[in-house]
Amino acid sequence: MPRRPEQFEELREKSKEKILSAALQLFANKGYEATSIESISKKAGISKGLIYNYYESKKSILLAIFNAAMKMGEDMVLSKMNIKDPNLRKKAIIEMTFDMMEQQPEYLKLLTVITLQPGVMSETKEFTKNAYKKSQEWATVITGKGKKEGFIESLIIGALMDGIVLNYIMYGSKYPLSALKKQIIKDYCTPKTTKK
Amino acid sequence: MPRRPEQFEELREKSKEKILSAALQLFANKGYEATSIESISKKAGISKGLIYNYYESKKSILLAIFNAAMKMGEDMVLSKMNIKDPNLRKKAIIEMTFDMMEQQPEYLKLLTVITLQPGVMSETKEFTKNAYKKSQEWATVITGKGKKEGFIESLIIGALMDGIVLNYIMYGSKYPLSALKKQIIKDYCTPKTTKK
Amino acid sequence: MPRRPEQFEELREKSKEKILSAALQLFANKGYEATSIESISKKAGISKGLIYNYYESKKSILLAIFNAAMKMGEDMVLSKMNIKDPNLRKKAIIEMTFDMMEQQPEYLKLLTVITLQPGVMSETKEFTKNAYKKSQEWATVITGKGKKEGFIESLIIGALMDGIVLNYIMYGSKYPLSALKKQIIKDYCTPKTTKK
Amino acid sequence: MPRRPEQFEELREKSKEKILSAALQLFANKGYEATSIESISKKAGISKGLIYNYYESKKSILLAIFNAAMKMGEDMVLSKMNIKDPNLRKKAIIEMTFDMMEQQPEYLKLLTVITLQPGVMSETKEFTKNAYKKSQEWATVITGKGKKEGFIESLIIGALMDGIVLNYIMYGSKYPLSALKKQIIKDYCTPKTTKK
DNA sequence: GATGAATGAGCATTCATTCAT
DNA sequence: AATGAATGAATGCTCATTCAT
Repeated sequence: MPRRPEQFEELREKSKEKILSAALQLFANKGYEATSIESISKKAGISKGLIYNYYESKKSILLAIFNAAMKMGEDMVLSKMNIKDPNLRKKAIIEMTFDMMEQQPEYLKLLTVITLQPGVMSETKEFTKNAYKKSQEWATVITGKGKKEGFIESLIIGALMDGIVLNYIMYGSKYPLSALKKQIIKDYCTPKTTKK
Repeated sequence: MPRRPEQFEELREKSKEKILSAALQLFANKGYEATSIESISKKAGISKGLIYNYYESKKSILLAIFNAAMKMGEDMVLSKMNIKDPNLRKKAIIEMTFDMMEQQPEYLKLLTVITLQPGVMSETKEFTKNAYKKSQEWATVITGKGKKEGFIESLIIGALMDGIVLNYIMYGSKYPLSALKKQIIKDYCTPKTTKK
Repeated sequence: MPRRPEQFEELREKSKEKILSAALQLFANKGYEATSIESISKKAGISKGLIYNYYESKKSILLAIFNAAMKMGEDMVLSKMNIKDPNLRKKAIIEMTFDMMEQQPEYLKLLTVITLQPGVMSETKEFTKNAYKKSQEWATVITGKGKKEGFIESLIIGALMDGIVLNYIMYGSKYPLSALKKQIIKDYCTPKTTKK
Repeated sequence: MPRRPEQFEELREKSKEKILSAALQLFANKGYEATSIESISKKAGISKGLIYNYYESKKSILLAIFNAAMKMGEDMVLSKMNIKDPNLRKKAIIEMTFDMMEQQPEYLKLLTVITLQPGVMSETKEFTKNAYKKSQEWATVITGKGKKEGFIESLIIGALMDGIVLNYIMYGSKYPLSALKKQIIKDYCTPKTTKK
């Protein structure tokens, strides 16, 4: 008795999911170049050949993960965009970053590593360009000040978040995330006489 | 008639320099794994085999560069340590980081990329541990406050600098370094009612 | 639809066999170091990479052949051990060696060459030690005389066989194996007033 | 003040001697392929380049050693040829082989290994042919019997000596050379009813 | 869809040999 | 005569990708 089309589709999705999950772990922990298709297939519990039924190359697996991570990040940011008060909005976005560090360290690690590896993915460049444009657009939105000043502040907050991710990746659980979160929110999201 | 020892030494130094310089460019721009010995030799204008007269492996080239970069960074920090006033000291260190970004972007790129590559260098782990210890030691020194509070502040400044390096690497010359420097120094190194 | 396990097993065995056979020829005729993986693959009619699906290194190919040869030799000796009469037993073992020379010259050649190659195989040392011990144990068994005297005689017979193998390897088919066999059996396996 | 021609010649000979001596040690202990020109030059205490002033290639060094060893062996055999009594002559040659094992194990090791390595030296083939012819010529000379019978006996003695060398190489100092020598001389060089 | 045997280009590394001085 | 820097062909090995079944 043949399966219905939806069942096939379901199987496909399940296999693809297993592949991506295995690849994410390995890419993040061993690096992209050091991860072999063989090792992905073993971790995913499927055969080497099957991977190529779903993804046409090793790079396209990376791309799939990268895009998923990108989308997740973007969604999270967008979901906070309806917050009216600028300080609350900044706070929400900062907290979101900290949440991601605790819940999806692998994604963040991979995003960071990949973004920095020029040779690995030419697609990164495209993304980087877009990100820069978007950060300019978001600037006033996020900080709610004059364009110039808000832009600089948004870059600072962005850099700070990136730097914390980077340090967290390096130092691991010893890095005092909550103390930092508290201090940063105090520094950057307190209405009164903002910093200085 | 053999060359005199000084002549040999000269030749050696010249070749080693060419190798390191070529390797630095390539590692920083293409990544360590994606850089072949062949490409290093071509960029250096020498033969593949000669590289192995001076460095016993690809990894040892990386290590040589890494150590040079480390030393440079450490020296720069140490040279600012005799500054008495905490705010001036913070300012000096922040400015130093910005100077490095402008003068030695490749070194910074390489340090950042390498530090994040899990498989590439086990030596990084050792360094990372030391760095964490040192940052703790520096904490009070740099900020000159109570240990706990000073420590958190030093981590924030450190993360901010790292994040700016990272963003500069990604965005390149479009990234408004001087505006950021000005703002950050204003935020973190102003004596009066420091932040808030 | 995947192949059935037996089919895979069959393919594997066939390829492994081809590899070992090609390697045996080449190792024996050109020497281990002078034989490249490339040449093995060409002789076996397969690709270079496939060799590494079955043997993790060039050395492990050698080891596989070496062990097979060792086992074969040991089995042949053991199969003669149930012969009660010492002279008949000696005769059987001598004849066996001559049989091997005619039937498996490559194996003997390889064993001889390998055993003598200092750097090639540290495993040989282990084997050599064992061989020496065993030869001591076999001594009385084979010759059936007092330990000391029997030991020396067994060493002489052993050396003689080794030497004949060696000369046969060098001189090839011109070497008068059968005449030698006849004479040696007469010299060493005749009951009456054994030699002298 | 320039050196006189003889002094130059002396220096040349000294250097050549150092090279051959170093190469002999290394070839015998590490094998020909595993020995690098670099290591020979280091052991000889001269520069890599200088070796090529005296020998045009690595193989020609091997050849020089091989020929020296051959000549030495031949001289030793010839020096015994004036012994009239066949049994004493055999005894002298057998004793000579044992002497060489004790005094020049490296030469014997090298000769044995090289002779067996088809790929290493095509010159070996030429030598092997000659050796076979000579052994036929020597046959009657050495054993002093009817051509056929004497020939077989000389082959047996030759093989026995080769085999003992081979076993001595493998087992080292544990191998009971003197006991074997005594027994073999008794077996093969006793006048009365020679063997049997 | 699923398997893993098979391929071959690519890479780090070694080393005999050359050559400017 | 002497040195060792420089060369580049050769080699063992890896791994993404293909394909017969």
